[in-house]
Amino acid sequence: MEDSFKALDRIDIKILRTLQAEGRLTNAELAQRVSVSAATCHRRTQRLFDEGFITGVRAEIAPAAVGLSALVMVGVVLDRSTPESFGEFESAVLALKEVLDCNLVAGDFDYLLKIRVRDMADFNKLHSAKLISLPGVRQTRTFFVMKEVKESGRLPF
Amino acid sequence: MEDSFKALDRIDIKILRTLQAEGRLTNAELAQRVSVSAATCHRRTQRLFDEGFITGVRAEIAPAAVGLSALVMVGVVLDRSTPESFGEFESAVLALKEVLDCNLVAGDFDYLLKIRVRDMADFNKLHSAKLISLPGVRQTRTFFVMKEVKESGRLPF
DNA sequence: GATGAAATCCGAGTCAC
DNA sequence: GTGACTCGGATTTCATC
Repeated sequence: MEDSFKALDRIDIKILRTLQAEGRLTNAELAQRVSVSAATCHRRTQRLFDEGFITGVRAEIAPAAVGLSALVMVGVVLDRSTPESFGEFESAVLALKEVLDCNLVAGDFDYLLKIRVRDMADFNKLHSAKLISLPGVRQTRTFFVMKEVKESGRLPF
Repeated sequence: MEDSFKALDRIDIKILRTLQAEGRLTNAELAQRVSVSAATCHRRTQRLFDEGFITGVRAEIAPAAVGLSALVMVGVVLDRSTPESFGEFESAVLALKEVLDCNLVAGDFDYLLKIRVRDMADFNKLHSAKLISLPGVRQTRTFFVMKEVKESGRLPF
């Protein structure tokens, strides 16, 4: 999946921006906002979904409401830098539901993880029981989040 | 706002989980999935929005589709650790649309930023023109993301 | 090849119970 | 909490450019 996307015109962009902000808008309302007929808006939106420009629509849940008040970022360094080593680690991480994001990075770490748990005690359990025993992990560095300053969930376009 | 949320029963949780996965479901469909009548489902869902359990619903856009293929994580260290210093930095960061997330952390950095731009050239421009001149910044450390292994957008509950 | 108007069908939202 | 009712939106069809 590259920039192998067909060009989007001004109306498509407007639809994307609007649905990114309010994903549950009715088609009728959306059509008004972007100044096209409901039929056209419906067809356009359908296409944006079908062709993968919109990958999903999700409700954002207040973390504290479901007992996940703690956010932790973790830097991970692996033992070896072989494709097999990376592959094993990634597979194992995908199975950990507490890990929201996992990115392979260039820099002082091999991976950066974003993790949500109930509290610090919960994180310590996760860390000692799961994280440090993930395949190939040499070292981890933990960054407890003390304040979530910004979490936009929106792409800047 | 803490865990000062009223208790959610099994049906509320089901609604949250379902809408987190498919935010654009019709109320009728949602009602079937959680096995209640449409009227009940409607009232429940309304309440989950009104009381802040659901903070929003957003369409997820494929980054490459809107020319934002590069993801970069940046660790930031400030000059001084005073409340004023933190405050100024945070205000300035909130105004940068390229910064998707910003978290105050405990550890080797003061802040961790998540940034989306078109490409590395774009990041270098942003870095030299904006990031290093944010108020109070002593040092930054850049982690280019080479592979997005996981980006769930969903809370593990 | 895309559009908008109209036509049909189904869900949203509200009621009484 | 459910069932029913009314209104408006979703979705398709079709003529048009």
